[in-house]
Amino acid sequence: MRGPTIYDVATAAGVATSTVSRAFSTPSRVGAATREHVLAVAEQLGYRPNPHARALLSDHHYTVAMVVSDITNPHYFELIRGAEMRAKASEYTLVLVNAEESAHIELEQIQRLLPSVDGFVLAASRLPDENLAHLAEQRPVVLVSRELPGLPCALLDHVDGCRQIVQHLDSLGHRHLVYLAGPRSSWMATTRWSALRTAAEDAGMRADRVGPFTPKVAQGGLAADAALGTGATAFVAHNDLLAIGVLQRLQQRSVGVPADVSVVGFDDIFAADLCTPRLTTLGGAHADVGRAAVEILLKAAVRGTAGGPPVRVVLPTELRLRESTGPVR
Amino acid sequence: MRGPTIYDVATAAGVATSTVSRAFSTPSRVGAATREHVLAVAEQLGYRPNPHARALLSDHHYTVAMVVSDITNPHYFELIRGAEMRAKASEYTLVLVNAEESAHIELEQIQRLLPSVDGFVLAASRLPDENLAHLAEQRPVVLVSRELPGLPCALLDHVDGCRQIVQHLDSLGHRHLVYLAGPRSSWMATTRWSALRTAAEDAGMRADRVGPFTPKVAQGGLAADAALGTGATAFVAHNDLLAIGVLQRLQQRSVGVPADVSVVGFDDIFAADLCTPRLTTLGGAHADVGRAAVEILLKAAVRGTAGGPPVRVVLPTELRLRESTGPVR
DNA sequence: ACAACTGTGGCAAGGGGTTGTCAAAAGTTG
DNA sequence: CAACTTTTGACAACCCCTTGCCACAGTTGT
Repeated sequence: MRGPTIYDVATAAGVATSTVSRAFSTPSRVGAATREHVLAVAEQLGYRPNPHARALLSDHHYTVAMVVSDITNPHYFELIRGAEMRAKASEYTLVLVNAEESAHIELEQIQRLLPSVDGFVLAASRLPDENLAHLAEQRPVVLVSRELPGLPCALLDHVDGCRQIVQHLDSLGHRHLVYLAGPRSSWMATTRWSALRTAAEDAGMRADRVGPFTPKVAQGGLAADAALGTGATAFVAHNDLLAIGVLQRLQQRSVGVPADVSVVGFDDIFAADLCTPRLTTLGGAHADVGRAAVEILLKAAVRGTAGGPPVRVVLPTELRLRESTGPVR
Repeated sequence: MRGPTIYDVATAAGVATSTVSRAFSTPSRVGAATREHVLAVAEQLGYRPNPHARALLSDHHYTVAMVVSDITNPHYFELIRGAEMRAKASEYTLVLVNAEESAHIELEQIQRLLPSVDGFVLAASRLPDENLAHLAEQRPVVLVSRELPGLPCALLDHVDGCRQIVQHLDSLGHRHLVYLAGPRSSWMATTRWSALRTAAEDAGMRADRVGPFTPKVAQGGLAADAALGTGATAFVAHNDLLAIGVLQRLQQRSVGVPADVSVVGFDDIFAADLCTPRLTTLGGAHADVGRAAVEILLKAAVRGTAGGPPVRVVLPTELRLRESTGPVR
């Protein structure tokens, strides 16, 4: 079912198609009376400009794509929500793509969307740097939870967050922590580990690492067992999902939390406040990150690739203290 | 940055543009050798057909829109995930829209996308029947968690689910339940209430209703207080979010669950298995609902509106028994 | 050897808009 | 009232691709 075209409006209004077009896009080039008349006729006919015809000419699509590494992770919901809201606010459409933790799928989907979106928000992209750089030459790209010199990004301040975590653990008397690492291709996993290690070093605390693990509840058992093997008194899991799995395994093995070990997660997903014991976790305004990412992208899409150095939005994190951490035994 | 066009390929290959086009879309209309050659040249140039130019001609967009009434609700994530996967499998793009519980926004967004998508999946649409019917005349529509004679839909079998809930409560000795209702414009709220009432009647159980409530955790306090006022021993909340809020309020008021009252939710969101006490809730394969909805839509988009009566996919529900329900005091 | 096919590939129109160019209409000035 | 400036609107090309129609070359049949 096709709607009325600019021709229909032109005929009905008794003017040329170009006049109709200009009545919408270049009001100054059309007489006020004519313009009113055209607009009225268009309104009455229910005319809506065809976005494809427009895009064909301008290569402007009023659409942004958001690619997430794993849509299954509840943490992304907030991010997606923020992005969706920001896009809608500017009358942009948000296309959602799930990369299923695969660089291959991610790249393929991006290629497919390349000609029909104005830019990409890549959340926790698993793509190698070269691919990202190459992509950025073709369309504006904003990274989320990842950094690459030269590209704009939006993320939470995990370096400071890791410092908060270590400080918190330190104040509880912990002298030995272990990081339950995320996937090898995850930039975040690398960043968190290095930030934790640095902070631990500064505090004179020992820091070990086990993993990598796929950050899902189901992997928590494996991660917990590996972490117990290190003898650490504090477990810092790559994210809340993994942390919750760890909690479950520890309960199964009758290891008290926080009596025997303390557990910390990342993301502060909804469930972190409901599990038992409630999870101490590094939270932040994820929706704002999504919002910021789209915002940067829209600006870039309008201005073109020009402009100064790429924007880098870093939002603060805050440690949400709950019952999964306590003084060392 | 614009990619190579069919003209570039034609020139490079020394053939007419129509030949290039046919080499891709109508292989039988082109000689095998020519075709190979064209394909090779296109590949080498990195040619990708422009989807807009295509859409302009065919009104076929390889895109479906999914509109959810409230993207904040974790329950939708499964649905979105299933829909995204199914769309991707057929090389379709999924556009995500959040209606923010507003029929007005919902309609506006739909209008905006009308010319550029092949169809709509409307999840828990708040739109009045007339709007839906009118929309369905313009584009294929599949409803989720809602029914309207004449339109295809995908949903969980809540009528049977409510029966399971009542049966479960009955077997625990409950003689009086109360339904903590969802929003007035929610078809699901109406359906659940009527199914619960019928099932309760059959079991000789008294059924009350309080509400409506916005189904969020924050509303749980209000809902719990209202429900306590009825004297019922079993609370059936419109969804898990509301149920979790109820649980929190009951704990606050020192009402034992399940010692004093039993609580049941709907959806079986991830958090339902983690809260305290763990929530008995009516679960189902929500991702499969999303998958099915897109599947129906794609079939409709290909076949046109023709075909027999609209498809109606009803997936089974199952009551997940946990600790929030128990024998009546 | 000629007619009748069949398989290929080219031409050109069209899908819905935008926009540079230009002519006609309207308004201004002396 | 002529000469000139400013509005206003029409024409046509272009964005990229698809497709109906036609022409041509090569086959086959008689």
